[in-house]
Amino acid sequence: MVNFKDEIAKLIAAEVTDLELSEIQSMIEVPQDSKMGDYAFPCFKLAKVMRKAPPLIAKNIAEKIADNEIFEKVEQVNAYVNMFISKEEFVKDVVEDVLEKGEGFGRSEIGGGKTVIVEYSSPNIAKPFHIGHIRSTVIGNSIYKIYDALGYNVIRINHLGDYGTQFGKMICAYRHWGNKEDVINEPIKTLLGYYTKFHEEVEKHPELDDEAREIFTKLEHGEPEEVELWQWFRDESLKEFNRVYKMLGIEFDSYNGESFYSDKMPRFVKELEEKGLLEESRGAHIVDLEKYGLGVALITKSDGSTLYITRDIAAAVYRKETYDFYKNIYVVASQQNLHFQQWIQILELMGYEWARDCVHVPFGLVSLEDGTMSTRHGRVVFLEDVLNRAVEQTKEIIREKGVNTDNIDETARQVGIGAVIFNELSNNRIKDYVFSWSKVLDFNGETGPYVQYTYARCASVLRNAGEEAVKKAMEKGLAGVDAKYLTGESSYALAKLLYRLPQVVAEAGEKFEPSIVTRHIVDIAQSFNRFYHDEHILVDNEEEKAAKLALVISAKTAIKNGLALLGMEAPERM
RNA sequence: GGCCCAUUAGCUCAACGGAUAGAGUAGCGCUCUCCGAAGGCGUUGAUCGGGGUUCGAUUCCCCGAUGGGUCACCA
Repeated sequence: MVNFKDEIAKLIAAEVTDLELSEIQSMIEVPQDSKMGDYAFPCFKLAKVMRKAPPLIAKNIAEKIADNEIFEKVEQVNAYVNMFISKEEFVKDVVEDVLEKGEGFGRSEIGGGKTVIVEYSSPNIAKPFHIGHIRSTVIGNSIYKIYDALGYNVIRINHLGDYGTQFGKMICAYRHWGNKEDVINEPIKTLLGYYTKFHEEVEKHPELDDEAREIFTKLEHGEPEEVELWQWFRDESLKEFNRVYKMLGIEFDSYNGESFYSDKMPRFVKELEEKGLLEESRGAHIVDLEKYGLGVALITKSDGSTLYITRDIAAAVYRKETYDFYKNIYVVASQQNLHFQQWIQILELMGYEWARDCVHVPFGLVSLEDGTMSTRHGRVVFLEDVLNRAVEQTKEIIREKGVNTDNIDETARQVGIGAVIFNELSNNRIKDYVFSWSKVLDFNGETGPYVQYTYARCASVLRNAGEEAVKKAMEKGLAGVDAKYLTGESSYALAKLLYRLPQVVAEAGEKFEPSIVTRHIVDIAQSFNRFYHDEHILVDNEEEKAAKLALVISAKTAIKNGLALLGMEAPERM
């Protein structure tokens, strides 16, 4: 398909020799109001170099490029050159491109098969998977989908929090008050119970702390009994996490968490020392990063054990050596900004040039209406409950509306889960937000169900049209649809949004921002609904019907592909 | 207190340094004997304050305000 921005840049460059092509390209904009054209070129900056009034420059450019066949019209308005693309050609091209690419529409080869690592979700073993965890999980999954669509080879890593003194406490508690059956039946809840029990008991019996520390040391040294228990806790926890991942349709290539790197750290402590970066301070070992404004980073504690910054350094090197990544992306809360700045700086000081290929993708905090989340105070919302309630609510709505679906359970699952995912990916990830039941369960307006509804509506139109008509529309669309039926305002607006989807995906990838895709498919859905309202699709005129159906198929395809990038499914009926 | 981030309509959020700052929601009105009303249409309504850079600032810089995060043995 024609890249209009590039074409326009070339045309203007031929007239404006004072600027580089790339500079002209970046100056071309899409006006907010389509009445001012499909593309616009502001000439203010040229005034200085060309020593002419901006409107005059705009007028000259407009006159020179107006004859080109890609334009229907070129106008000069003040300092702007406003360009209107020939509608028929454009719509025909877009429809043809979407139909031809099908599921591949929106994908590209920008990545050229380079390897990218995305680390996301990374919950702590034996702790509840609550609503706060949805962020890394869902944002990370979408970033994976987006990079995959951009032609990268993506490795998905779940960096489990499966290591640390807490496991000494857990094992200690299990030995004193534990029960195997309970753990198997309800792993997280039971293990968490042990953890809290331990903290209660340690008040009365401080010696438990020593016992726990001793157990952890044994675990670190690979004592079979301790390792076996730890492994069991880990497996049981993972089973429970996998239930949620399955509901969300999320998978990983590796579950190598913190424990995986437990034996890989001495090398780096030694290396830091050899490179003269390590200092002793208050019995601990640190790297002083004051001169970078990053404080000090604690590498080993005064008792010699390591901290997670050391594990992150080890993990980054391991990944470079194992995968030779082009980018190593960490989808982790903004609370850890300093932590990431510190260890990436340390890697640079160690001389690892690829340190700058490690990217922290931060996101804001989730809190509850009655304050921050706190497992101990019972202020916690489980992600699984949110998903289940969303599915239940969807079922009720489906029954209310009496929609005929083949399988209410399946449809409710797609829509309910989708609503939660979509809600999560609607805003810029850096924003903090307060979790609200009424908001996740509100399915009106700019929501996942709205977009899915629009998809189902497309599907419904195609069903009503019948197989023959759809087949004909496909053939017509691929051969070049009769676009004179698609030049109405709403048809053209829809086609323009479809055209932009691939660029939107690329932009979302560059910015690690799935919400850019989310907003765009909302725009597409809105635009389709307007088109649907304005135009009668199933008309008697066969040519017109085929043209309109081809546009419907295109919109349906784009919505499905867009939803897939968010990790959502598209129901044919709902 | 130092550093980082946020602040746009009653509420939740958009806006490559560009033209008249856009949506949704809530409120008020329309709109299903006509391709799905989880829809569409209309209407009211906003850039935290003060400086600066620029032809042009919601956007960049400085000062301040408010909110959040973070700052050595947790992750």
